[in-house]
Amino acid sequence: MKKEHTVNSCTLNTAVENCFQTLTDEEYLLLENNLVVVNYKKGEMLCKQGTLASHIMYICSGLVKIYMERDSGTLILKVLPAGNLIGLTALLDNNNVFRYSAYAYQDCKLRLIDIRVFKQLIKQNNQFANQVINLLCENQIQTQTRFFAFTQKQSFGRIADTLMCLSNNIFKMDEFELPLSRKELAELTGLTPESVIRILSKFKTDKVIGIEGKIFKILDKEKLQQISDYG
Amino acid sequence: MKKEHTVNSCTLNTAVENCFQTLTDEEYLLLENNLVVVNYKKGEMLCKQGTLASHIMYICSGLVKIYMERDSGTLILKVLPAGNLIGLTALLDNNNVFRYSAYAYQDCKLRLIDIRVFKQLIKQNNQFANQVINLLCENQIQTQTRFFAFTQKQSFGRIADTLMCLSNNIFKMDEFELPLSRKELAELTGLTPESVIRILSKFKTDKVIGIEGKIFKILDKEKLQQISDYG
DNA sequence: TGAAGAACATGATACAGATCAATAAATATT
DNA sequence: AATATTTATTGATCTGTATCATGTTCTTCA
Repeated sequence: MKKEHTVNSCTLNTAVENCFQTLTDEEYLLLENNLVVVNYKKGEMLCKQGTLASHIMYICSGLVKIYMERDSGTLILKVLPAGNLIGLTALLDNNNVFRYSAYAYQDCKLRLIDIRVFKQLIKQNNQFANQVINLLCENQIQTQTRFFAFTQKQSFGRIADTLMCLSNNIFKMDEFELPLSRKELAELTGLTPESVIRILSKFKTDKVIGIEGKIFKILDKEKLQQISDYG
Repeated sequence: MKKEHTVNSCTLNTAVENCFQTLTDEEYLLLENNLVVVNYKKGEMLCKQGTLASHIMYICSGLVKIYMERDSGTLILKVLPAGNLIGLTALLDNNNVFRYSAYAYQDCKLRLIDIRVFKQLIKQNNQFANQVINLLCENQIQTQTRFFAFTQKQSFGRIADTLMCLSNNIFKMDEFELPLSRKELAELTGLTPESVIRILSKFKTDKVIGIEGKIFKILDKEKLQQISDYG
C-alpha cells in the first residue's frame, strides 16, 4: 500500500547532481571557463531581490537562506545547504530579475555561473534542459506543498514540521547547531518570535527536543512527527 | 522609476502561447496525432491528486480549479481560464504523479497531450524546452509570490487581493459571474466560509463591490487595491 | 411540486497567536 | 573592561478569525 505524500514544508532538490552530469566534456569546459568561484563571509548577502540576475549560483559549501521581504515583513522561502542552486527562476526570458534575496548563514563557497552560458547550455543540450525542467518541477512541488502545509497546520505543527525538516533534510543529524535566530525561525514558520520561543520551550519541557543555546537535539522523533502531522 | 513587484496572489502564465509556436510543422503534427480533445461537463474532475499522470492538459475553453486536499482541508492553488496548461509538474522524471486535483467550474474543452510525446518534444526541440522552462519559472514565481502574500496579508487584504485577481486576470472585466461558492472562496483565501461572507458583506455595504447572487461587480477598484496592499 | 439537502447569512462565543511591556542574557563596540 | 545593542525570555493583555448555533434562502431531484 502506498503512503500518501506527507504534507511537510521541506523537500530539497535531489536532481541538482544529475543536472551537470548531462554535460559533454566540451560543455563542461565552457561552463568552467565561464564561472567564478567566490567565497562569501557569514552574514553577507548573496543576491538582492529586485536586482538583475547575471548568474545562477551553485552552493559548494555553507548554508544559505532564500527570502522575500517587504515593509510588512519577511518570509524565508528556503534554507539551502551545499549542493543546491540559487536563482533558477531568473532563467525566465526577458525578466531575469531575482525575485528573492539570499544570505549566507555560514561562510559559503559559491560557483557563479554566467546566466547566458547557462541558457546556452539549455539550448544546446536537451538532456541538460530536461534536468533543469526536473529541478523546476521539484521546486514547484516543494513550494506548493509547503504552502499547503502552512494553510493546514497551526503553530505547533509548523514548528515541529520545521524542526523535522532541519534535522532530516538539511543537517541530516538528530543534533545540530542552528545558525538561525528566533526571529528567523519566526520568519521561516510565519509566526512571531515570541510564539516560536513559547513553543520551543514547551517542546523542551515535554522532552521532545533539547535546546542548549543554538544546539538543537531531537529527542522524540516520533512525537515530533505526530505533532507535525496533527498539530 | 521602476515599481516594486506587487505582492499579490495571482499571476497567470503568459508564455503558454509561445510554447507551441516553437514547434516545427512535423512536430506539431506529432502533437496533433497524439492528443485527444475531450469535453468535460461542469462539475467533473479533470485529474485526481495522487494518480499517475499520463497527459499534460491544455484548457481550450472553460474554467478550472487546481487544488490540494487532505482530511484537514483543501487549498485551491489556482483558478485557471482557457489558454493554460494543467499538470506540468508531472513532467518530473520517475515521479509523474499529479500533485493536485483539477475540477471543471464550467463545461470545459481540454486537449490531452500524451506526456511521453510532450517529453519527447522537450528532448528534441530546444526552443520548446526553453519555453517549458519559462512556464515553470513563471509558475514558481507565481506560487512563491502568492505564498508570501498569504503570510503578509490578513483576511480583508486576501479577499480584496483575490477579487482584484479574478477581475483583472481571470475574467478581465469589472463585472463577472463567479462560479465559486463561498466555501470555495474560503479555500482559495485560506479563511472560513463565514469569514468570507462577513468580509464580502462589509465590502458591499462600503460600496467597494456589488454582489447580486453570483454576479460580482468591482465598484471602487482603487479602494480595493488599497485594501489588498495594506490589509 | 414539494421535500431534502446545499449554500448563504448573521449573531454569540472561544481561543490561538499577536501585540505590548519589562527584564535578562548574549553579543558587539569602544 | 565597560558600555551599548541586539537577541532571548516571560508575563499580561488584546484581537482577528475560527467555531458553534440557528435561521433563511436557494438547488436539486424524487
